[in-house]
Amino acid sequence: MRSPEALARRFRETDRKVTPQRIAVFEALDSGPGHSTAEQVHRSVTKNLPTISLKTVYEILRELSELGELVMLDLGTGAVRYDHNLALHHHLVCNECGVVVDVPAHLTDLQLDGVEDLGVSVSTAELVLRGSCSRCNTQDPKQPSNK
Amino acid sequence: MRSPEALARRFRETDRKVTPQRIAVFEALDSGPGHSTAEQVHRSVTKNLPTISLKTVYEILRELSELGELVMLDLGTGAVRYDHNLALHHHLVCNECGVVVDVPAHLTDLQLDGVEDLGVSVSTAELVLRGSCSRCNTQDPKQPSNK
DNA sequence: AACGTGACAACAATCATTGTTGATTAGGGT
DNA sequence: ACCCTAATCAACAATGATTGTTGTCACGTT
Repeated sequence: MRSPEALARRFRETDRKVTPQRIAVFEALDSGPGHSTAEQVHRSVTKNLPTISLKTVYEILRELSELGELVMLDLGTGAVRYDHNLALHHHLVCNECGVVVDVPAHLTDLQLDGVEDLGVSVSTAELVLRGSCSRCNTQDPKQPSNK
Repeated sequence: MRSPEALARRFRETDRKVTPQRIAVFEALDSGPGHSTAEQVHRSVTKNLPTISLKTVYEILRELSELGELVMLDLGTGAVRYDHNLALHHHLVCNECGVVVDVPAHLTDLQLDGVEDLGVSVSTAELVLRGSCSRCNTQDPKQPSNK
């Protein structure tokens, strides 16, 4: 995702108003971790802007995704996640702690040539890995006392 | 998935009762298309067993997935789909008509070696392709009058 | 200073799914 | 065959994420 300033410019260019709520969401996305849920963004934003409604956050996130400034991701974790990493990448969901790890596409090799034999055409490929993240991987080998 | 008879046997072996509701769901799954939603299974089952509740269908489907007889799939289409294809495969969701096409794993080549560099370990890989199915592919090239 | 447009918050509604409860039922041991 | 207990079921309420509705309000424009 781009900077809050760039997003504000983009909103102005597309005849959208740059309101305090929108600025606050831009900044929350910029400073927060990737892959936040709407709920998490809302919690973060309310620190500066206590009256903003969750509905408004949903609307702003939807607009950002319509503009292609972030991507809505359904990783089967209950709520949609809003991903502001615009580079080509995949995701690993940690089975232990639930964290989502970005996996740059260059670390994987994905060949789909054979698929066209089915008569289908593929426009996007979304790879969801499940396993454990590096943190859980190192702590887990039966070292107690981490919960 | 295996035959209704095999599932009945499996249920008896695991100390579950084989009720009319369960038999009806087994048969609906066996004869229906893959990737049905709970709602679709329920609709199909009520043809023979009009009084069965949606809740019961959900329960039976969950038990089947606990036994590994089918797989719960969240393809971002709103409702979970229950997949009774137990072979290793991936899915293509048609952007036009919404149908889910099985993609045998041997048609794709997926190398994940590089991913371990991140310190993570991968237990499963789920590939969701989006595009258009063979049916929409052939009809679509601007031939009107199909809707 | 009135106008119109969009953005907002409060609230209700929706959809898939799960929890609760109380009545019914299946099947092993007598 | 009969009983007993746990399993099963249906009806109903509740949940959680998300979206729809409505009335108000701020802002830039004549």
